[in-house]
Amino acid sequence: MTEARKPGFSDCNNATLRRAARSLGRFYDDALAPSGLKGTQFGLLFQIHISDEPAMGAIAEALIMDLSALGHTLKPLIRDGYVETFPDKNDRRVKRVRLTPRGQAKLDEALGLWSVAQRQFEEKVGAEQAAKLRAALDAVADLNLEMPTAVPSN
Amino acid sequence: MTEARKPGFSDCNNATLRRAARSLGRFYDDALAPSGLKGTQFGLLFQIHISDEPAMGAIAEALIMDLSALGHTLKPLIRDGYVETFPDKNDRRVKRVRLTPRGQAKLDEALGLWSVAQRQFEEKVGAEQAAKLRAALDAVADLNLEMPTAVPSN
DNA sequence: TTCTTTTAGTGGCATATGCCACTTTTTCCG
DNA sequence: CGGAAAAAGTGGCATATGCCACTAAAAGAA
Repeated sequence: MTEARKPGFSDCNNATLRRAARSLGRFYDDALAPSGLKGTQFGLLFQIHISDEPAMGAIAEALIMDLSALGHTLKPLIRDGYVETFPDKNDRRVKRVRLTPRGQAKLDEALGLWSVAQRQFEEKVGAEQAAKLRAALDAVADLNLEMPTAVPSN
Repeated sequence: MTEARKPGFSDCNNATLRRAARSLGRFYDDALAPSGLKGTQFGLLFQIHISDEPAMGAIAEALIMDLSALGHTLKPLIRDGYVETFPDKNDRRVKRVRLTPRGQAKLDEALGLWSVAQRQFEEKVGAEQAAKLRAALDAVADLNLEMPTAVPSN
Protein backbone atom coordinates (compact mmCIF):
# COMPACT_ATOMS: atom_id res chain seq x y z
CA MET A 1 0.00 0.00 0.00
CA THR A 2 2.99 2.21 0.36
CA GLU A 3 3.74 2.99 -3.26
CA ALA A 4 0.34 2.04 -4.62
CA ARG A 5 -0.18 5.63 -5.64
CA LYS A 6 -2.69 6.57 -3.02
CA PRO A 7 -5.52 8.80 -4.02
CA GLY A 8 -3.63 11.74 -5.43
CA PHE A 9 -2.88 14.27 -2.80
CA SER A 10 -3.30 17.01 -5.31
CA ASP A 11 -6.88 15.99 -4.75
CA CYS A 12 -6.81 17.15 -1.16
CA ASN A 13 -9.45 19.81 -0.94
CA ASN A 14 -7.86 21.31 2.12
CA ALA A 15 -4.39 21.58 0.64
CA THR A 16 -5.73 23.06 -2.56
CA LEU A 17 -7.72 25.60 -0.64
CA ARG A 18 -4.82 26.64 1.53
CA ARG A 19 -2.54 26.95 -1.45
CA ALA A 20 -4.98 29.24 -3.20
CA ALA A 21 -5.43 31.21 0.01
CA ARG A 22 -1.71 31.79 0.32
CA SER A 23 -1.52 32.91 -3.27
CA LEU A 24 -4.49 35.23 -3.22
CA GLY A 25 -3.62 36.41 0.24
CA ARG A 26 -0.31 37.77 -0.92
CA PHE A 27 -1.98 39.61 -3.74
CA TYR A 28 -4.45 41.36 -1.50
CA ASP A 29 -1.79 41.98 1.10
CA ASP A 30 0.35 43.68 -1.50
CA ALA A 31 -2.54 45.80 -2.62
CA LEU A 32 -3.33 46.86 0.93
CA ALA A 33 0.29 47.37 1.94
CA PRO A 34 0.22 51.16 1.45
CA SER A 35 -2.41 51.35 4.19
CA GLY A 36 -0.35 49.28 6.57
CA LEU A 37 -3.18 46.77 6.90
CA LYS A 38 -3.07 43.09 6.04
CA GLY A 39 -5.89 41.45 4.16
CA THR A 40 -7.12 39.80 7.33
CA GLN A 41 -7.09 43.01 9.29
CA PHE A 42 -8.96 44.78 6.56
CA GLY A 43 -11.52 42.03 6.55
CA LEU A 44 -11.88 42.21 10.29
CA LEU A 45 -12.31 45.98 10.30
CA PHE A 46 -14.91 45.66 7.61
CA GLN A 47 -16.81 42.99 9.44
CA ILE A 48 -16.93 45.21 12.50
CA HIS A 49 -17.93 48.12 10.32
CA ILE A 50 -20.94 46.40 8.81
CA SER A 51 -22.07 45.01 12.15
CA ASP A 52 -23.61 47.03 14.91
CA GLU A 53 -21.12 47.00 17.75
CA PRO A 54 -20.91 43.24 17.55
CA ALA A 55 -19.88 41.04 20.44
CA MET A 56 -16.62 39.15 20.03
CA GLY A 57 -18.52 35.93 19.66
CA ALA A 58 -20.71 37.32 16.91
CA ILE A 59 -17.67 38.35 14.89
CA ALA A 60 -15.97 35.03 15.42
CA GLU A 61 -19.07 33.23 14.29
CA ALA A 62 -19.52 35.36 11.19
CA LEU A 63 -15.94 34.79 10.17
CA ILE A 64 -15.93 31.16 11.27
CA MET A 65 -12.97 31.91 13.42
CA ASP A 66 -11.98 30.66 16.82
CA LEU A 67 -12.98 33.14 19.51
CA SER A 68 -9.55 33.22 21.05
CA ALA A 69 -7.97 33.63 17.63
CA LEU A 70 -10.16 36.64 17.10
CA GLY A 71 -9.03 38.04 20.39
CA HIS A 72 -5.43 37.71 19.32
CA THR A 73 -6.01 39.15 15.87
CA LEU A 74 -7.81 42.07 17.38
CA LYS A 75 -4.92 43.08 19.61
CA PRO A 76 -2.75 44.84 17.03
CA LEU A 77 -5.82 46.72 15.79
CA ILE A 78 -6.65 47.87 19.30
CA ARG A 79 -3.03 48.72 19.97
CA ASP A 80 -2.98 50.89 16.84
CA GLY A 81 -6.17 52.59 17.88
CA TYR A 82 -8.39 51.37 15.07
CA VAL A 83 -10.73 49.43 17.27
CA GLU A 84 -12.01 49.65 20.81
CA THR A 85 -14.04 47.39 23.02
CA PHE A 86 -16.61 48.02 25.71
CA PRO A 87 -18.75 45.87 27.96
CA ASP A 88 -22.30 44.99 27.05
CA LYS A 89 -24.88 46.80 29.13
CA ASN A 90 -26.94 43.75 29.96
CA ASP A 91 -24.46 40.92 30.07
CA ARG A 92 -21.16 41.58 31.72
CA ARG A 93 -19.62 38.54 30.08
CA VAL A 94 -20.05 40.08 26.65
CA LYS A 95 -17.45 42.39 25.19
CA ARG A 96 -18.56 44.49 22.26
CA VAL A 97 -16.36 45.92 19.56
CA ARG A 98 -16.47 49.01 17.39
CA LEU A 99 -14.24 51.07 15.12
CA THR A 100 -12.72 54.27 16.42
CA PRO A 101 -12.87 57.35 14.17
CA ARG A 102 -9.26 56.57 13.33
CA GLY A 103 -10.32 53.03 12.43
CA GLN A 104 -13.11 54.34 10.24
CA ALA A 105 -10.67 56.55 8.38
CA LYS A 106 -8.20 53.74 7.97
CA LEU A 107 -10.90 51.48 6.64
CA ASP A 108 -11.99 54.11 4.13
CA GLU A 109 -8.42 54.45 2.99
CA ALA A 110 -8.01 50.70 2.67
CA LEU A 111 -11.25 50.33 0.76
CA GLY A 112 -9.76 52.30 -2.08
CA LEU A 113 -6.75 50.00 -2.25
CA TRP A 114 -8.89 46.93 -1.84
CA SER A 115 -11.15 47.82 -4.74
CA VAL A 116 -8.14 47.98 -7.03
CA ALA A 117 -7.13 44.45 -6.14
CA GLN A 118 -10.68 43.26 -6.27
CA ARG A 119 -11.20 44.76 -9.73
CA GLN A 120 -7.92 43.34 -10.96
CA PHE A 121 -8.92 39.91 -9.78
CA GLU A 122 -12.35 40.04 -11.32
CA GLU A 123 -10.90 41.21 -14.57
CA LYS A 124 -8.72 38.15 -14.69
CA VAL A 125 -11.26 35.52 -13.74
CA GLY A 126 -14.42 37.29 -14.74
CA ALA A 127 -17.01 38.70 -12.39
CA GLU A 128 -19.36 35.80 -12.99
CA GLN A 129 -16.75 33.21 -12.23
CA ALA A 130 -15.59 35.10 -9.18
CA ALA A 131 -19.12 35.27 -7.85
CA LYS A 132 -19.61 31.58 -8.46
CA LEU A 133 -16.37 30.77 -6.74
CA ARG A 134 -17.30 32.84 -3.71
CA ALA A 135 -20.66 31.15 -3.57
CA ALA A 136 -19.00 27.75 -3.69
CA LEU A 137 -16.57 28.76 -0.97
CA ASP A 138 -19.35 30.09 1.23
CA ALA A 139 -21.17 26.83 0.73
CA VAL A 140 -18.10 24.87 1.77
CA ALA A 141 -17.50 27.12 4.75
CA ASP A 142 -21.07 26.63 5.92
CA LEU A 143 -21.09 22.88 5.44
CA ASN A 144 -20.58 22.44 9.14
CA LEU A 145 -18.55 19.32 8.61
CA GLU A 146 -17.67 17.26 11.61
CA MET A 147 -15.65 14.18 12.17
CA PRO A 148 -17.73 11.39 13.61
CA THR A 149 -17.32 11.59 17.35
CA ALA A 150 -15.61 8.38 18.33
CA VAL A 151 -17.87 6.64 20.81
CA PRO A 152 -20.64 9.12 21.49
CA SER A 153 -20.83 7.97 25.09
CA ASN A 154 -23.50 10.43 26.17
CA MET B 1 -28.17 43.08 15.13
CA THR B 2 -29.16 40.11 13.05
CA GLU B 3 -28.03 40.23 9.44
CA ALA B 4 -24.34 40.87 9.45
CA ARG B 5 -23.62 40.53 5.76
CA LYS B 6 -24.23 43.59 3.70
CA PRO B 7 -23.54 43.72 0.00
CA GLY B 8 -20.04 44.92 -0.59
CA PHE B 9 -17.44 43.26 1.47
CA SER B 10 -18.99 39.85 1.39
CA ASP B 11 -17.75 40.11 -2.17
CA CYS B 12 -14.12 40.10 -1.13
CA ASN B 13 -12.63 37.09 -2.79
CA ASN B 14 -9.79 37.01 -0.34
CA ALA B 15 -11.94 37.14 2.75
CA THR B 16 -14.27 34.50 1.41
CA LEU B 17 -11.37 32.25 0.61
CA ARG B 18 -9.77 32.62 4.02
CA ARG B 19 -13.05 32.01 5.75
CA ALA B 20 -13.55 28.78 3.85
CA ALA B 21 -9.96 27.80 4.53
CA ARG B 22 -10.43 28.25 8.27
CA SER B 23 -13.58 26.20 8.18
CA LEU B 24 -12.25 23.36 6.09
CA GLY B 25 -8.93 23.50 7.84
CA ARG B 26 -10.49 22.71 11.16
CA PHE B 27 -12.30 19.76 9.68
CA TYR B 28 -9.18 18.21 8.25
CA ASP B 29 -7.23 19.06 11.36
CA ASP B 30 -9.78 17.23 13.45
CA ALA B 31 -9.62 14.25 11.18
CA LEU B 32 -5.84 14.12 11.34
CA ALA B 33 -5.65 14.83 15.06
CA PRO B 34 -5.17 11.18 16.05
CA SER B 35 -1.92 11.17 14.09
CA GLY B 36 -0.69 14.28 15.80
CA LEU B 37 -0.28 16.02 12.46
CA LYS B 38 -2.00 19.19 11.31
CA GLY B 39 -3.47 19.45 7.85
CA THR B 40 -0.61 21.62 6.72
CA GLN B 41 1.99 19.26 8.05
CA PHE B 42 0.29 16.36 6.37
CA GLY B 43 0.27 18.28 3.12
CA LEU B 44 3.90 19.14 3.47
CA LEU B 45 4.91 15.56 4.20
CA PHE B 46 2.92 14.41 1.22
CA GLN B 47 4.47 16.97 -1.06
CA ILE B 48 7.91 15.79 -0.02
CA HIS B 49 6.79 12.23 -0.43
CA ILE B 50 5.69 12.64 -4.03
CA SER B 51 8.75 14.65 -4.95
CA ASP B 52 12.21 13.22 -5.38
CA GLU B 53 14.26 14.66 -2.56
CA PRO B 54 13.11 18.14 -3.50
CA ALA B 55 15.08 21.28 -2.72
CA MET B 56 13.45 23.71 -0.29
CA GLY B 57 12.81 26.12 -3.10
CA ALA B 58 11.08 23.49 -5.20
CA ILE B 59 8.68 22.67 -2.37
CA ALA B 60 7.99 26.32 -1.68
CA GLU B 61 7.24 26.91 -5.31
CA ALA B 62 4.96 23.91 -5.61
CA LEU B 63 2.99 24.99 -2.57
CA ILE B 64 3.14 28.68 -3.48
CA MET B 65 4.62 29.32 -0.11
CA ASP B 66 7.26 31.74 1.02
CA LEU B 67 10.63 30.02 1.27
CA SER B 68 11.27 31.21 4.78
CA ALA B 69 7.78 30.20 5.81
CA LEU B 70 8.54 26.73 4.54
CA GLY B 71 11.70 26.69 6.58
CA HIS B 72 9.74 27.53 9.69
CA THR B 73 6.98 25.05 9.01
CA LEU B 74 9.54 22.35 8.44
CA LYS B 75 11.17 22.79 11.82
CA PRO B 76 8.66 20.92 13.95
CA LEU B 77 8.68 18.08 11.44
CA ILE B 78 12.46 17.85 11.58
CA ARG B 79 12.41 18.12 15.34
CA ASP B 80 9.98 15.23 15.52
CA GLY B 81 12.14 13.17 13.21
CA TYR B 82 9.73 12.94 10.30
CA VAL B 83 11.89 14.81 7.87
CA GLU B 84 15.59 15.33 7.32
CA THR B 85 17.62 17.60 5.10
CA PHE B 86 20.91 17.17 3.32
CA PRO B 87 23.02 19.32 1.02
CA ASP B 88 22.81 18.96 -2.71
CA LYS B 89 25.81 17.24 -4.23
CA ASN B 90 26.40 19.80 -6.95
CA ASP B 91 25.22 23.04 -5.44
CA ARG B 92 26.09 23.68 -1.86
CA ARG B 93 23.51 26.42 -1.59
CA VAL B 94 20.74 23.92 -2.14
CA LYS B 95 19.29 21.99 0.76
CA ARG B 96 17.29 18.94 -0.14
CA VAL B 97 14.56 17.37 1.91
CA ARG B 98 13.30 13.82 2.38
CA LEU B 99 11.12 11.81 4.71
CA THR B 100 12.73 9.61 7.32
CA PRO B 101 11.39 6.06 7.75
CA ARG B 102 9.55 7.40 10.75
CA GLY B 103 8.12 10.15 8.56
CA GLN B 104 7.04 7.62 5.95
CA ALA B 105 5.25 5.61 8.58
CA LYS B 106 3.57 8.68 10.01
CA LEU B 107 2.45 9.73 6.57
CA ASP B 108 0.98 6.30 5.90
CA GLU B 109 -0.86 6.50 9.18
CA ALA B 110 -2.16 9.97 8.39
CA LEU B 111 -3.27 8.98 4.92
CA GLY B 112 -5.83 6.66 6.44
CA LEU B 113 -7.26 9.46 8.54
CA TRP B 114 -7.09 11.92 5.69
CA SER B 115 -9.06 9.69 3.35
CA VAL B 116 -11.91 9.58 5.83
CA ALA B 117 -12.16 13.35 5.88
CA GLN B 118 -11.71 13.55 2.16
CA ARG B 119 -14.48 11.02 1.56
CA GLN B 120 -16.77 12.76 4.00
CA PHE B 121 -16.24 16.04 2.25
CA GLU B 122 -16.84 14.64 -1.20
CA GLU B 123 -19.96 12.93 -0.02
CA LYS B 124 -21.34 16.25 1.08
CA VAL B 125 -20.47 18.34 -1.94
CA GLY B 126 -20.19 15.65 -4.56
CA ALA B 127 -17.00 14.41 -6.17
CA GLU B 128 -17.70 16.33 -9.35
CA GLN B 129 -18.25 19.58 -7.56
CA ALA B 130 -15.22 19.04 -5.38
CA ALA B 131 -13.06 18.43 -8.41
CA LYS B 132 -14.40 21.53 -10.08
CA LEU B 133 -13.77 23.57 -7.00
CA ARG B 134 -10.20 22.34 -6.75
CA ALA B 135 -9.66 23.15 -10.40
CA ALA B 136 -10.99 26.64 -9.87
CA LEU B 137 -8.78 27.10 -6.83
CA ASP B 138 -5.74 25.88 -8.68
CA ALA B 139 -6.53 28.31 -11.46
CA VAL B 140 -6.77 31.15 -8.98
CA ALA B 141 -3.57 30.10 -7.26
CA ASP B 142 -1.73 30.05 -10.56
CA LEU B 143 -3.08 33.39 -11.77
CA ASN B 144 0.16 34.99 -10.81
CA LEU B 145 -1.57 38.20 -9.91
CA GLU B 146 0.56 41.20 -9.20
CA MET B 147 -0.14 44.71 -8.14
CA PRO B 148 1.10 47.22 -10.66
CA THR B 149 4.59 48.18 -9.61
CA ALA B 150 4.32 51.80 -8.59
CA VAL B 151 6.79 53.74 -10.67
CA PRO B 152 8.96 51.16 -12.38
CA SER B 153 12.06 53.26 -11.85
CA ASN B 154 14.46 50.94 -13.62
C1' DT C 1 40.74 35.26 -12.42
C1' DT C 2 38.33 39.07 -9.84
C1' DC C 3 34.30 41.76 -9.16
C1' DT C 4 29.25 41.88 -9.54
C1' DT C 5 24.89 39.88 -9.56
C1' DT C 6 21.83 36.26 -8.74
C1' DT C 7 20.23 32.36 -6.20
C1' DA C 8 19.09 29.53 -1.99
C1' DG C 9 18.47 29.58 2.68
C1' DT C 10 18.49 31.41 7.57
C1' DG C 11 16.99 34.12 11.59
C1' DG C 12 14.40 37.66 13.59
C1' DC C 13 10.07 39.94 14.02
C1' DA C 14 5.07 40.24 13.50
C1' DT C 15 0.55 38.70 12.45
C1' DA C 16 -2.87 34.65 11.88
C1' DT C 17 -5.16 30.75 14.06
C1' DG C 18 -6.29 26.96 17.10
C1' DC C 19 -6.72 24.35 21.37
C1' DC C 20 -6.85 24.04 26.22
C1' DA C 21 -7.26 25.48 30.93
C1' DC C 22 -9.21 28.82 33.76
C1' DT C 23 -12.24 33.00 35.43
C1' DT C 24 -16.37 35.44 35.52
C1' DT C 25 -21.24 35.72 34.70
C1' DT C 26 -25.56 33.97 33.61
C1' DT C 27 -28.83 30.38 33.44
C1' DC C 28 -31.02 26.46 35.04
C1' DC C 29 -33.01 23.42 38.28
C1' DG C 30 -34.31 21.02 42.27
C1' DC D 1 -32.27 30.22 47.25
C1' DG D 2 -27.95 27.61 46.28
C1' DG D 3 -25.18 24.65 43.56
C1' DA D 4 -24.45 22.66 38.76
C1' DA D 5 -24.00 23.77 34.00
C1' DA D 6 -23.62 26.78 30.14
C1' DA D 7 -21.77 30.90 27.95
C1' DA D 8 -18.14 34.52 26.81
C1' DG D 9 -13.65 35.80 27.09
C1' DT D 10 -8.56 35.63 28.36
C1' DG D 11 -3.82 33.90 28.39
C1' DG D 12 -0.46 30.62 27.36
C1' DC D 13 1.51 27.65 24.05
C1' DA D 14 2.32 25.97 19.35
C1' DT D 15 2.03 26.04 14.49
C1' DA D 16 1.36 28.76 9.95
C1' DT D 17 3.03 32.46 7.03
C1' DG D 18 5.25 36.60 5.34
C1' DC D 19 8.73 40.21 4.91
C1' DC D 20 13.27 41.90 5.51
C1' DA D 21 18.14 41.87 6.25
C1' DC D 22 22.01 39.04 5.89
C1' DT D 23 25.26 35.05 4.52
C1' DA D 24 27.09 31.63 1.50
C1' DA D 25 27.74 29.93 -2.93
C1' DA D 26 27.29 29.75 -7.85
C1' DA D 27 26.99 32.33 -12.34
C1' DG D 28 28.28 36.06 -15.21
C1' DA D 29 30.79 39.86 -16.85
C1' DA D 30 35.35 42.27 -17.57
